[in-house]
Amino acid sequence: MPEKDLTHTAKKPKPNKAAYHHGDLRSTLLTAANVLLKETGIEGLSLRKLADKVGVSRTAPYHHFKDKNQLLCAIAEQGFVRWQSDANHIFNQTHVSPKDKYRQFFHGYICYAADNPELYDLMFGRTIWKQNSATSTLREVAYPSFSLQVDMTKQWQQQGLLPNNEHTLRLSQVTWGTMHGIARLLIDGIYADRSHIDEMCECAVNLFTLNMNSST
Amino acid sequence: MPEKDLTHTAKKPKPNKAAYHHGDLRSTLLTAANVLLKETGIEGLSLRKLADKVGVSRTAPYHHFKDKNQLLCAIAEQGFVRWQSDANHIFNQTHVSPKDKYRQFFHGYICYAADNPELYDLMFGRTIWKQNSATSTLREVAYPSFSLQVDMTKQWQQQGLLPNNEHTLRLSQVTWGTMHGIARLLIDGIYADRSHIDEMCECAVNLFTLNMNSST
DNA sequence: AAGCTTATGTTGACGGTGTCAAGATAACGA
DNA sequence: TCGTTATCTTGACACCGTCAACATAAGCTT
Repeated sequence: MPEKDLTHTAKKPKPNKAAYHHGDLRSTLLTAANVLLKETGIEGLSLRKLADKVGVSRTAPYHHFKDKNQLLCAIAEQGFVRWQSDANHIFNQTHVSPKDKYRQFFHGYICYAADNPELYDLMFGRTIWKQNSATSTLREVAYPSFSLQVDMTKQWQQQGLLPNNEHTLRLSQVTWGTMHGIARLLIDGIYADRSHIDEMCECAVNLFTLNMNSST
Repeated sequence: MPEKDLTHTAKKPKPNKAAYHHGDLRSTLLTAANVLLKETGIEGLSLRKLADKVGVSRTAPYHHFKDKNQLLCAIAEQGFVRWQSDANHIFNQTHVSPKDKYRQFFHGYICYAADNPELYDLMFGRTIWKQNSATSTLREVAYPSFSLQVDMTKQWQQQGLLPNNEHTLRLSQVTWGTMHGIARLLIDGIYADRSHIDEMCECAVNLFTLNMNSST
């Protein structure tokens, strides 16, 4: 990609015009924020730097996001959409055994987190959730991602992959907790690094899944 | 406790003296910081507020902590010491089956996190570890806490409680990951709350531990 | 006891942050 | 064409971490 000019994406109105009005500031801010997020992390992401990078005054973003928090929520939102798309790809595969799907899901989750550490931190970190500052639109995108976990757990139980005698909700809390925890240990650089991913996933899947007569 | 006067703990020098020199600022700052941490969370903990609370000028703390980071590391340090003491109590019990010890350890870990959410966040959160800003003294206190996890895992494997065919390090990464993940989900208020603790722990322990002929 | 050194505490200042208020500019609809 | 509204601007405020320069007192040496 040949170095997008963030100052002017300008798709909706006149295609180009060094104007007082930017034209498409909201989405421009979002893409620039994603870049800044990757470069400097959550701590380094400031509205002022962002505005500066986009070539607009400090307070311009406030006409598109009520808050810094709203900006963060919007970014997280995109993260959930992308992850949900990834997850659906895994689930909608045909001719793949339940266990392999489980394996792929587990592995995919960890890799998504490891590939987008700062984004993951925004999606599932305290910044947004701890102080109940999630936007209603973010909640609407995020909650399905939560309940998907429960649905899949129930299905895996029915397929005999996961133990049937455990409460579905508890079981999905524990399995998700495991993925979340491993992801966090990786991201925060505690006690685990990327080179362990494959083996850790394999180990976890072995622990959780029962032996099935069909497939691996 | 009758409302400790943080302005003057003054243990080492003259017991009381409204003096220019505080006498025991470092430890006073630490205890006040712990209070402030609980009240306002990590985000709300500022050096200026802390100094103000203790009744000292903004920059006085800098004579006892090079950095805000050093202050945070010192707090985390205390957290590790306390947790390690808790953990040792569990391990050093006699007449308790391995499985019950495992159960207690798991449950104790989650409860410690749930009871001290902000402290836990400091101990295992990105604030300190992500940008490699941990003090050397913090590392010295924290690492044993990490390796304890591995040692215990190995022991549990030998006792037949955890599967023997898994790599000890991977297994302890996964089990610790699970505890860490559940703790985080609880702390950040995502998808789980305190009322689920007992059941989640029970579920996790059931999943991980093998059936033993002795004990429950 | 006097004086020098060092530890500790103080005020002032700088650059950074999020955010509000008031004003400038331009797009849009009647 | 004119008012309304959306958008963008500068100015200001209250925080924050931190450095420099200075004030005070404790402690050691002589």
